[in-house]
Amino acid sequence: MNGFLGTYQTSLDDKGRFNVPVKFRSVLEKECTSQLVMTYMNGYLIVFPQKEWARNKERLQDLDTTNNDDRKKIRKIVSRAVEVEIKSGKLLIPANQRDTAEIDVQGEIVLVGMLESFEIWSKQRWLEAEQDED
Amino acid sequence: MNGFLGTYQTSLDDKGRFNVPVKFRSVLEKECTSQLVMTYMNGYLIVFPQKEWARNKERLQDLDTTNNDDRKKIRKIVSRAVEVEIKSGKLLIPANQRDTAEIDVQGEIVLVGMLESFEIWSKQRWLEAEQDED
DNA sequence: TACTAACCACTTTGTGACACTTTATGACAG
DNA sequence: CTGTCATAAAGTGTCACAAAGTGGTTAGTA
Repeated sequence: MNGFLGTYQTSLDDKGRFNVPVKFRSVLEKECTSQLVMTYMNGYLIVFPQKEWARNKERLQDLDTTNNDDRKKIRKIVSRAVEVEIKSGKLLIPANQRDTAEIDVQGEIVLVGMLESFEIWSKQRWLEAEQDED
Repeated sequence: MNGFLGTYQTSLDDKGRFNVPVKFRSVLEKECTSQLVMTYMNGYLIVFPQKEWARNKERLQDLDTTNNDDRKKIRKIVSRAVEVEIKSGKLLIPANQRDTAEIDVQGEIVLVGMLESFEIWSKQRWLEAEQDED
């Protein structure tokens, strides 16, 4: 109802998965999706529920694919996106995504609620970003 | 449902083929096509599923074939296009196409999802293009 | 009791090697 | 010239192994 709220710290298992906090899961259950899209941006990962991603996608599809600049815009978002799904309460961060976001297998991560989506930060980058705030 | 997403790195075998990622293959299966059209543009190859190519084709057919500039546009796309097909889960990049895109047999390539189509880049050109972004 | 973390066995997907089939090329006998 | 044959080149399919992803059990923790 209120979307994704709060900050959670957790760690990845030996395959690069983490347990999705119950509060996040229940947001998704309300929207009846376990299908998500994960994409990279500015140093962290963003996870969209299907519906929220669809809104994004429509905007991209209105662009002109024969225009080079428009293609670049599409490529920037889409090339970094992956479909992911919560399975057994866990979410796998695919190897590609881990690499671009500098998250290690079995590493520490921070989950950040952003209402209609949530973010995944490597703990280190999160701490750095927090410092820069002040 | 979401079309072609993500970036994949792979390499060509000694005959110039690569394994199409399952995620891409399942997009095609949903559209019930293994028939594709591959063409060259701005340094990389674009692969269209049959249906998406048809849309392109219509746009080209609306052009004026008695006008020299329009003919050039048509020629640019069509003369470089080839029908290709996924066989045993692999896609062969014909010798012509490899040459124009500067991809070697047994070379490294990058596959880039673009929703309704996907691109094939030589690894080198991809890295160059990525750098130019920033 | 409900959640988490760690472990392990299993399944799916990707990789590289190799052998086979088909198509193209060129030489030469009729 | 024309057909055929040997050879080379291009294209196709399969398999075994490695890597990635999945699911379930257990024990610890709050």
